[in-house]
Amino acid sequence: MNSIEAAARAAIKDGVFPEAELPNIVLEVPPKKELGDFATNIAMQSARAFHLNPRMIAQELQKRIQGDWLEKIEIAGPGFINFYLKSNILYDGLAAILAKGDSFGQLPAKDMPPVQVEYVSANPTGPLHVGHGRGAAAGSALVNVMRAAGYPVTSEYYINDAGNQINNLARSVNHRYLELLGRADEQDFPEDGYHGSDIVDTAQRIIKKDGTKYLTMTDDERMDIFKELALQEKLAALKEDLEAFNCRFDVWFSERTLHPDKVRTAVEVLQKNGKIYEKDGALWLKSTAYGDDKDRVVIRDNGVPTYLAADIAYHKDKFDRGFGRVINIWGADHHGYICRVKAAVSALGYDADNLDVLLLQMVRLLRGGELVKLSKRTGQTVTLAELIEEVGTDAARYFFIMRSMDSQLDFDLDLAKTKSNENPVYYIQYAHARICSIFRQAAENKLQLGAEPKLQLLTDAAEIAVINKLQEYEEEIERGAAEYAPQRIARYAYELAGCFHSFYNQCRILGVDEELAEARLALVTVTAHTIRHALGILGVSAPEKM
RNA sequence: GCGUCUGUAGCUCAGUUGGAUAGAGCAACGGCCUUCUAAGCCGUGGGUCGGGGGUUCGAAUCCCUCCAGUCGCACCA
Repeated sequence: MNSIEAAARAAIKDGVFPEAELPNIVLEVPPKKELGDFATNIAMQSARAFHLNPRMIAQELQKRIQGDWLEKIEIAGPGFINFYLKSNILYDGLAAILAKGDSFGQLPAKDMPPVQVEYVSANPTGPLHVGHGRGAAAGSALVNVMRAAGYPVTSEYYINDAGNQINNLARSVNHRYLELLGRADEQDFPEDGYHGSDIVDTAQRIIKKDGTKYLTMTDDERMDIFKELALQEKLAALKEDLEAFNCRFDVWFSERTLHPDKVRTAVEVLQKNGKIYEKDGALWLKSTAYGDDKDRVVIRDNGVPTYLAADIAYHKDKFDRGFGRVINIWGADHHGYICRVKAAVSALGYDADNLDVLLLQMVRLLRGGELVKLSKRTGQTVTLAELIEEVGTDAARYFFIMRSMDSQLDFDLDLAKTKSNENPVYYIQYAHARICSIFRQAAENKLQLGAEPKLQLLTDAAEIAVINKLQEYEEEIERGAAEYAPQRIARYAYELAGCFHSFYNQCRILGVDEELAEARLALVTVTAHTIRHALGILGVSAPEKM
């Protein structure tokens, strides 16, 4: 890089280039191997400043760049300068990966304040459905990729266990309970009740556990007890579903713990900052001062805090716990809510730029080419548990993660189920299983990886392609984390598997010259580890046999 | 009306700090199993990057505008 700059300055001194400021010199790896080991677009970037043709600039630079590490320099396309290195860095890179062993893919810990990722946070009033499944897959994959990149991440689930919905839950369960015991009729079902069959299950479980002992109580007494019982049941069911979907949370945060003290404190802080005013008997947050369409009620005229009030207290609590960055993953239908929460965070005196809200677009289910109709109100949903039952955790997770969060997802149930070449999950897993099979047979042939395999024997184009792909992995982790884009890892795993499959068909490992076999064994060892690691980030299993 | 996200091959989608001939998979067609898993590999065809304007040496990418679709615009949670 210095020699490029030196060459440019020399050219200016020689009077070939006019006096002008040099742009930042950026080196990149060209898209094709024939285009050199690395390249710079400096000639095009400086074309404006110098008022000269990019190719002419490149030629003048070419004359002046020197270095004993250089094999040759070529000019290509509109003015790229391509560098070809003498010593082949390719094999050094592979050797370095091999030396890292199992730690390849785990980047050094970053020295920074902790990061929180909150996701799913579905209300504990019903089963998780496919939309939550996307949040669960994307959220956990984001947590995993950030951890691999060295971020100090804590995952959290916010339990909405306060407010009306819990009363509705209790009423619904209560009614099903009475119904099951022949003390109530379907038509008397509470107006805002939850119609899902899971509510019947919950009532059934209560009967199974405690029998009819709640029958003799008054409705109010029973309701108080059912609020707790139903919530516990629902939470347990949520945790089961999420566990089966490879999602584990470090913290389960209860909304109730915010009431009333933390909510009151948060409101007091806002009042002290002059961000709250009273109108029509209610307390309003001046969110318009931060770009919101209108101000928002925080405390109702009857003194009861709104949902926003709890969320304000919750976000205050997050920052007070010391998180330097707070990431929320929400469904796209909540996007109107972002502005007011950020407004509240600013009004509380925190930097709203440290709060990132990621919106997950909607999921549509396709079966037999037809859209599956869903309705939350009537309980007509496809639950996450049903989805796992139908297509399996591996396929479901991969399908959710492979698309970027901000594009809508059509989930094709039939495609996810096919155990064929149409299904990308199996393509990746198959690569891993093939390598494991090679190892099994290598062991039988008493062939094993030597301490110093002669990697420079790997000269086939297919081998080079795999090596190049492997070297991209840690960069993908870094970018996947920085861009909140776990789908990069899904894509990478697919591409690496593709490189491997090509190699596998092109080159034999067993039955060739021993030194070459060892070198190839080294290559597939690293490949298998990388596939396993990437699948681990995605929360997808890496089977040894298929 | 305001805001969000989306629009790229017949289908599903990659591709944003602006770069080289816009890439995959599926579907279609043609090849490859007497040695490591054919759930695989190799090849062929297929494109107004939604339309129009602008900035730039260079635009799928940045800006403006229009069109189409999605989701949302509560003293609900």
